[in-house]
Amino acid sequence: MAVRLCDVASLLRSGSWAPEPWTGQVIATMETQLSNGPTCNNTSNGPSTISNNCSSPVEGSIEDSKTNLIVNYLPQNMTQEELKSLFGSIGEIESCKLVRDKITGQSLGYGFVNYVDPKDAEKAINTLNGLRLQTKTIKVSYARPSSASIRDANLYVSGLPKTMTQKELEQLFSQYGRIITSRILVDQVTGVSRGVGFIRFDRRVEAEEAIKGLNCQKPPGATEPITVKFANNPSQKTSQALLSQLYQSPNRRYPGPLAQQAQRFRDLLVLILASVCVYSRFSPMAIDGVTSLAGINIPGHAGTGWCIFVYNLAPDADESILWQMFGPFGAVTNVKVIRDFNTNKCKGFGFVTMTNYDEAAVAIASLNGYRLGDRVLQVSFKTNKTHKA
DNA sequence: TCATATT
Repeated sequence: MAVRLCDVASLLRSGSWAPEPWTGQVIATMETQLSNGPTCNNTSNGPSTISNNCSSPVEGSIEDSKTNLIVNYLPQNMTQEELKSLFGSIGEIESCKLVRDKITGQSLGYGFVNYVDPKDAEKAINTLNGLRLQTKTIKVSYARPSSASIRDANLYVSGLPKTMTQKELEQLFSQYGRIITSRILVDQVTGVSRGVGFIRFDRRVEAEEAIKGLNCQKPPGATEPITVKFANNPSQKTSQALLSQLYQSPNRRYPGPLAQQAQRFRDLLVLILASVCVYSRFSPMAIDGVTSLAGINIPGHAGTGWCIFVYNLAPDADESILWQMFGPFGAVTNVKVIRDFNTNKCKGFGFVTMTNYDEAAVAIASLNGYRLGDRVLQVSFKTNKTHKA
């Protein structure tokens, strides 16, 4: 176990793997970043843009909100509170909602954040768009005004030539309207196209026209016709998938080394508790995991999660850098940079709260000694410091 | 025969 953690840490230090600030490039997916401002340009730092049809007269309507954001590609286990905590680090939030399946309660992987100040919304796009959280790269953009006309505008396309690129797919469909997102599914091993993909239009009527115009048609140069239909609704999951999610233990979400490590820690706690019982001649009691350990002092454990102490931050460090560093390791519920009351500069340290012990342990092992700028960070579980002479 | 983008 320790060997693995050291390996991760050395990987980080050597620079061959590191959480780095977003540079504005998306490799796995190409999407159109909508601009809701009065001008239509491609200067926003969102994921790469292929097409941006600027000819629509309704685009850039003055009624478009400049405070309301849609956040896409959120990690499955991210809660509304974590979403609020993340975006609240930018500025005051008027409202925040994580969208969940009405029946199962499962996150649909996107949400909305409405700021009080439009400047904070802009800042959130600039600083949080492209942030890596666990296995996801979140997307932050202005929300379009909610309307029935923009719903159910997602198409499933199959029978595509394996050689067709995402750009060519967009070129084929862009004659029917403004494309919000496009994707071609690829074989996970070989990376070669599976010949199926998705096109999300701005409006449902555009999607309908694309079906009429392209379903059962051969793309230029293709030998076989493609199939174009409305994509399945996200709520349409198999009962088996639902069951497996419902009965999935939170401790068993990550099999392999991490789960083993977490189990060892629980085993250790049980051992400690057992020895406490023997020492104090208490009769044996039922032990039901770490939740029964209230009252025992565990370093860094604050009840709501595992508090991590981060030392040697620069004076201009902000919450965003803590999210960027710790987010990829798992569920982060809160970050805080400690600042001087008068200068508002960072006093050199901060705290990060993570939900799961195993993820926190890997984050600490990986980020302790991490070089941030010209500083070497010290990262550990927060301890309950007592005054010593 | 399908990744998850409109509360």
